[in-house]
Amino acid sequence: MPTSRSYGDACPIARALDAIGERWALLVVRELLLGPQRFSDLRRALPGASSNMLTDRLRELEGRGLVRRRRLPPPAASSVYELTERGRELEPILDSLGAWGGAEPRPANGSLTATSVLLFLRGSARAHPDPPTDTYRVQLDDRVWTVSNPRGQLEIEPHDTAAPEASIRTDPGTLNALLLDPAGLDGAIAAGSVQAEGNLAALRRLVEVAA
Amino acid sequence: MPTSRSYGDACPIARALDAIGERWALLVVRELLLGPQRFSDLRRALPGASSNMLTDRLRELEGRGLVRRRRLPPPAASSVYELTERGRELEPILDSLGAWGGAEPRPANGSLTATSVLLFLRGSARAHPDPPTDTYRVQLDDRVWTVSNPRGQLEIEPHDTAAPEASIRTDPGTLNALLLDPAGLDGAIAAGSVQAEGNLAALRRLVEVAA
DNA sequence: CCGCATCCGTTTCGATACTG
DNA sequence: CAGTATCGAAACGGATGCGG
Repeated sequence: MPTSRSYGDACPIARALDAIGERWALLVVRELLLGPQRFSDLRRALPGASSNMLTDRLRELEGRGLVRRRRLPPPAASSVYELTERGRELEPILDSLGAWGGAEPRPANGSLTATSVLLFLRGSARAHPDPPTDTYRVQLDDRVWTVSNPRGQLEIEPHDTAAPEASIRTDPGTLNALLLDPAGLDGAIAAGSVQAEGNLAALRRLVEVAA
Repeated sequence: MPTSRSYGDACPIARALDAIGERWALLVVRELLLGPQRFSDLRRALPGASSNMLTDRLRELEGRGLVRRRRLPPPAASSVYELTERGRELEPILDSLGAWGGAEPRPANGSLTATSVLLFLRGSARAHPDPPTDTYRVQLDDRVWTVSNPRGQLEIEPHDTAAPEASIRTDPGTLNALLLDPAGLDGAIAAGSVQAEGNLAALRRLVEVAA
């Protein structure tokens, strides 16, 4: 049974670390921030985590009420993991970690993960005075997200969409570079590192939100 | 050699966790937030951490530039550990962890640590429109701090002080209870769980900052 | 293929003992 | 006081297997 060690300290910081301080726990939460994911989605998103590690973390997060496992309706014989309301409250912790960690050195051979870049995109759009309102299909490597703006605030969800205003297909590193330098979009398309379809003007507005 | 495992992920969240995600690392940082501490101070503050664990963490935090080891001038043959500027930037992370962790269940047999209560006191005072301006001597169990207000902002430092306006001696749990219920001060003094000296009106202002 | 469970080598942790 | 040395226990990481 994956009972985690406790610091035995009633300090709220130590209590938080008791709950989410183990290896991989917060990265699992990071992945779930953009919406429910199946076990195999999480495995692809966190290739460094072994399957039993993922099982242990999900069980423990579930036991602590931060993650909920939901069986999908009959057609799909699968289930998804999603954050509970309490789990979503971890977002400020991830925000502060991300703000601090950006100044730490990048690990050797470390590539950006899709979720990380999308969280950056979402955060930038939410800080933008005039965020994009169109619906986009974003494919990074072999995973697909829908970027939309249903309530005046950018949402990114882990599923495909029909009839987006524009679509983009690339890899996380290239998208991250584009967000930092939106002027590179045409060049990246020409070079083939980005495939774009649909309304390119709308797509341009999307990749400019962080600038 | 305590080379920590890396997530191999260039995401800023993962990079932060590479640096301060191991067991005990953030609790060491928490202890140093109130000022430089000697090895033995840290051992007393973190009784659950073994000595070699503490050594490993301090070495690693030092190697990452978050903690600095400083030899004390000749009279004392000792040295202290203190946060670097970069290490102090971890404070928002600890704040968000503390804010979230307060709603987590307290571990069985877990008592509050002195630093945790003092951080709560300091945070409350800094959010207070009219914080105390006197200098206090606060003793919790066998450690002593100076609470002062040199620049319009409450400071808590891990050393003794001469001629404080008021002094209080108790344990972390009792002080925490007092901060949540300042009206209990007189009763606690009468019951002997708190020893107070000096200007009691000033002391009352101090324990009322969180109310 | 999905969602694990089991096995096993390696790393890290934790407790105690010991040294300059 | 400020750490090292040692050693068993626990956690991690990778591989494989197995029932849907």
